Amino acid sequence: MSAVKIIIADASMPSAVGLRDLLTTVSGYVVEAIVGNGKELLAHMANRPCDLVLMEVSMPVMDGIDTMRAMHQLHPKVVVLAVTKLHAVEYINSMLIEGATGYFLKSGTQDELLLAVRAVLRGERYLSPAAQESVDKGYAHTSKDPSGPYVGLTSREREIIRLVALEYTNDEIAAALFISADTVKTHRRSLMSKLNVRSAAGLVKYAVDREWI
Amino acid sequence: MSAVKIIIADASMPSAVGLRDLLTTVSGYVVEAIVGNGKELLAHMANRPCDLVLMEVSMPVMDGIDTMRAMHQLHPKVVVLAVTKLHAVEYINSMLIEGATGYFLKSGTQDELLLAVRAVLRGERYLSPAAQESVDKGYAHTSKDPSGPYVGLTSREREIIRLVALEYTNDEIAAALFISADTVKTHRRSLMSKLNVRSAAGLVKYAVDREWI
DNA sequence: CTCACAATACCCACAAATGGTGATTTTTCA
DNA sequence: TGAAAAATCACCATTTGTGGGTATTGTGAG
Repeated sequence: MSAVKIIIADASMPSAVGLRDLLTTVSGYVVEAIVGNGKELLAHMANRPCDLVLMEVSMPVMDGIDTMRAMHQLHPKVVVLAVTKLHAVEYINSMLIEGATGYFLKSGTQDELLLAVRAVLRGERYLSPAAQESVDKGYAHTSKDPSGPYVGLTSREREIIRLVALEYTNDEIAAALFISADTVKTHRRSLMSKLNVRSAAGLVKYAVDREWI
Repeated sequence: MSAVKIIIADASMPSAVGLRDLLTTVSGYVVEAIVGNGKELLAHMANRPCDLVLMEVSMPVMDGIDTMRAMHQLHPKVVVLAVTKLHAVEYINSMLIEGATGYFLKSGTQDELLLAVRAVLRGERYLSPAAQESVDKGYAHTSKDPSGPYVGLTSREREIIRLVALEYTNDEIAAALFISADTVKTHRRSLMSKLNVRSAAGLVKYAVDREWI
């Protein structure tokens, strides 16, 4: 049987190199390419198919969540293992709902990574222990259903949350986008509601994690 | 002449592995250990000396900036190359002021990393192109003097900024720390002044980058 | 034994964000 | 084309944060 073709999507060079080296110590795996963001990944996959993608959630230009959603449409059969430092429930849920098979935390060991890779290649769901814990806790405390539909943000909401994270006031955002300050407030309210946060601090963290700033 | 002894301080396993593998392809370098945070680094160095440390700025428990300051006291001769994704001026300046010799951005190439390592081992300052740009811009726009003294935060201020990032209101922070809400406001003001930010959003980003949340 | 600084607290005024409700227009897509 | 979703705006009231100044106490470094 032929080797498993793998693509690594991670903007951090040392991290991508590390993942590649770990995989190439195992026979049967071939790392076909390393890409720096979701756009590059989709461009590469357009003509060169692969079996598995190790995908960092936090990437510039096009992050893991958006990429996952696009992948699910374009390449439904490609297995994806999320490999990231982000441990909050919302990202785990988002990735799984969008179609990732596993979620590996970069704080884990080398052996764990290989376990995770083997599991997802068998089609099994894999979650790092800390990720699993995070999901359980999140479920109990916030009553967010991990199997529920992913609540996406609209493009306007993304513009707004980005400017909030850049320390703009509502008036400044309104001026920048040529809309009323009241409209900005409305957007902020639906953002806070969708992301289930209490204040701007929550919005800022979300935007930072997604590399929208 | 003997091999250069290197320690890698990075909580991200793939990243640490990647750095180790890149260095071990070059003869004359020996990676003595990989540690996950500043505390572990100092503990390791207490009895086992080394020549060079590759240090991620963003680490749990004890981050790169605090670690750098301690290193400067305890092991003044050990050369440190910061290796991180953080590209904002404040972190570059902080690390350099605290004694780092170089600052390498993880978006750089493998060749650049080796260049950086060779440069700092010669005792030369190295800055990734994007980091240099960030310093120049920061200097021009904010009139922050990169050669000025590093303004540290007090322990109380660190508690406060952490709770701000955790979406606590001033009243909640006051209740949690058993102090007056007015005192919290005073602390926030000096925080914003020291970190040169306009709103809570700036505080949140700082706390997140330093892994204080 | 000072002197600087950290931590505490209060005053006032104003700016900004949050929360609720309702509504209109435009866009998108089935 | 018709319903749903997105984007827009306007009120309201209330809470929260920002910005200025001032002052006291304790503590640690020189």
